[in-house]
Amino acid sequence: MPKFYLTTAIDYSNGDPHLGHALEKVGADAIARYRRLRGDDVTFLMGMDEHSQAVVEAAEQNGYSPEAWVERMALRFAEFWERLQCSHDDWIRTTEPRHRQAVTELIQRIERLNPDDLYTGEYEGLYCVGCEEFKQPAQIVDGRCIEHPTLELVPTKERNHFFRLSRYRDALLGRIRSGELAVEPAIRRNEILRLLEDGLQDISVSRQRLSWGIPFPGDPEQTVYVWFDALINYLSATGYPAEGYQRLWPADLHVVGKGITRFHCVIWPAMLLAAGLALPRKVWAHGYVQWEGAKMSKTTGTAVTLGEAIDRHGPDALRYFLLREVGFEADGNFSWERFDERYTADLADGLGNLASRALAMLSKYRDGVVPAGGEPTSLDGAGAATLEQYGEAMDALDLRGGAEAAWGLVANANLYIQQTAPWKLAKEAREEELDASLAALARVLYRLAVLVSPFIPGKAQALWEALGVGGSAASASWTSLAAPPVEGVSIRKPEPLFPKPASV
RNA sequence: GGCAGGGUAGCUCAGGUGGUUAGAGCACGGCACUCAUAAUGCCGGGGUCGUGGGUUCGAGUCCCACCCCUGCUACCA
Repeated sequence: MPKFYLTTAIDYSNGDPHLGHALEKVGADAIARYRRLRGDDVTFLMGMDEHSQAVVEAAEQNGYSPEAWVERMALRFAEFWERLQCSHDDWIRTTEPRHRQAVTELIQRIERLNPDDLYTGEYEGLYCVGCEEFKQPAQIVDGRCIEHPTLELVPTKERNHFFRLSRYRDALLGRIRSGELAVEPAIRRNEILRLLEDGLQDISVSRQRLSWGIPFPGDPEQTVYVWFDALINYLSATGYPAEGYQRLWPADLHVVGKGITRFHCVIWPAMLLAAGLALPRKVWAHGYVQWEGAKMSKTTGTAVTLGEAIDRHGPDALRYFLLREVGFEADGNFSWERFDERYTADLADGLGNLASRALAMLSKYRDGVVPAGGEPTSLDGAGAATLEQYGEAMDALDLRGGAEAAWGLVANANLYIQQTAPWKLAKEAREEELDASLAALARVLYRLAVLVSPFIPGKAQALWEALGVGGSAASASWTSLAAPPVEGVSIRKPEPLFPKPASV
C-alpha cells in the first residue's frame, strides 16, 4: 500500500476562516479521499500558523494573551473544518513542542551540514510603512513603493540571521525543470521558473525584538522568522527528527494558495536541500475564490461568512459548489445565485432525484430487493467510461473534471431510465427486462455513491446506506466499481438527498 | 513600469498546427412521459467570437496597433 502524505497550508491565527480557506481545505480533502479510494495509505495534515507579529497584534486588539488567542483561533478553525467534513489525520500547530523541536533541529542541521548557508548580517533596506515590510528594487518605482506611492520609504537597519538562498538557484531550476519537484498548474510553474531565471537573493530568517516565536538556535536575542518557522510544519508532523519520520517524508503533495507558491517552490525546497533532506514531490497552487466577481478583500470577505455559506444548503452542497463551480485551478466566482442554481440543477434535480426515482421503482416493482442483473447494459458501459475519465481527471488533481465525469453519469442514468421506461415494462409484465433495468440502476447508484464521495462525503454515505450494501462508500474498494455487488440487497427509500426548499 | 495569461451565447467555459451553417452545461421557450424532490427526456430561440487594421481563396483560429481584465514582480498564509 503506497503512502500518500499531503498537506494544506497552515492558517494564520489572525482572523476567521472564510471561503478562500475553505476551498483549499475541501479541495485537499477531496484529493485525500480519492487517494484512499484508490488504496493509498493516506496521511492528510492540516494545522495553524501561530507565530509572528500579526498574531500578537490581533491578540492584543482583542484583549487576549497570544497563547489564549491562538488556542481560541485553533478551536474555531478546527470547528469549521469538522463541519465541512475534512478528514485530516493530523492537526499541527506551530506553538506545539514537536514543531519547536523540529525547527530548532532543522536549523542546527543546516548549520552542521552547510555552515556557510546561515550567517549573520545587517539587513538594510527601504521599509514601507504602508506594507509594513522591506521593499525590493523591483517593487520600487521612482523611489516609492508601488502599492503606496504617496508614502516615503524609510531606510532601516536590523541585525539578522540570513539564509544563503542564492546558492540554490541552479539546483532548484534543475529540479523544477526536470519535474523532480513538480509545480502545478503550469502557470505557477512558469512563474517560478522565471523568478529563478532572474536569480535569487539571500533572505533574512530571524527577527529581533519579537518574543512570540521560536528562539533562533544559539541566539536568544532573535526568533525564527515566521515563514522559515511555518514551512517546517510539514516536516514536524512526520516526527522529525525522531527515527521513522522517513515513513512519511518526503511529502507527496503540498496544497497551497497561488499567493504563496514562491515560499513552497523556492524557499522551502532550498531549506531542505541545505539540510540534505528530500524535496516534496509536488506543489499544487490553487486559485482564489472571488465574491460576485470581485476579489475577496477584508471587507467583502466578511460580507459572506463561511457559516452562512454552509447553512445555505448544507456542508456537502458547499463542498460541491466550491470544487465544481469555483474550481481548484484558476480563480473562480462565488455568488448565491450560482450556488442556488447548481444546488437545484446538479444536486436536487440531478443526483438527488435520480436516487429517489431509482429507489422508488426498486421498492415499488421489486419490494426493495435488487434483482439479478443479467448482462451488462449500456448504462454499465457508460459507467466504465466514466470511471476512466474520472480517474484520469482526479489523478491530475483536476477536481472539476472529476465532478463533471461523475455528474455525466447521472445524466446517463436519467437517459437510461427514459429509454427503458421501467414503469412501462412493469405494466406489460416484461419481467426479465424490468429486472435488467432495475439492476442496472442499482449498480449505477453504487458507482455514483463511491465516485461522489470525495466531493460530498456525507450525502454519498446517505445514498450508500439507502442502497443497503453495508460498510461505507468511502471504504468501498475501487475494483468493486467494475461490477458492483448489489444483487439481492434490500434497499431503503431515503428522505430526499437534497431537499429543495420552496424559496429556492 | 516589467513579465505572463485572458477577453467566444444572460452566466461558467470548450474551441492543438487557419477551411462546410461557431460548440457544451446552466438559465429561458415549446413538446413528450409519469418511476421521481412539477422531477426527467426531446426540440428550439439566443453569439458583429474585446476594438481597428493587415496576411490569405478563406481567420475566434496567424501578424500589427489599441482598449479592458487577471496574475507574478522576494520575506504578503
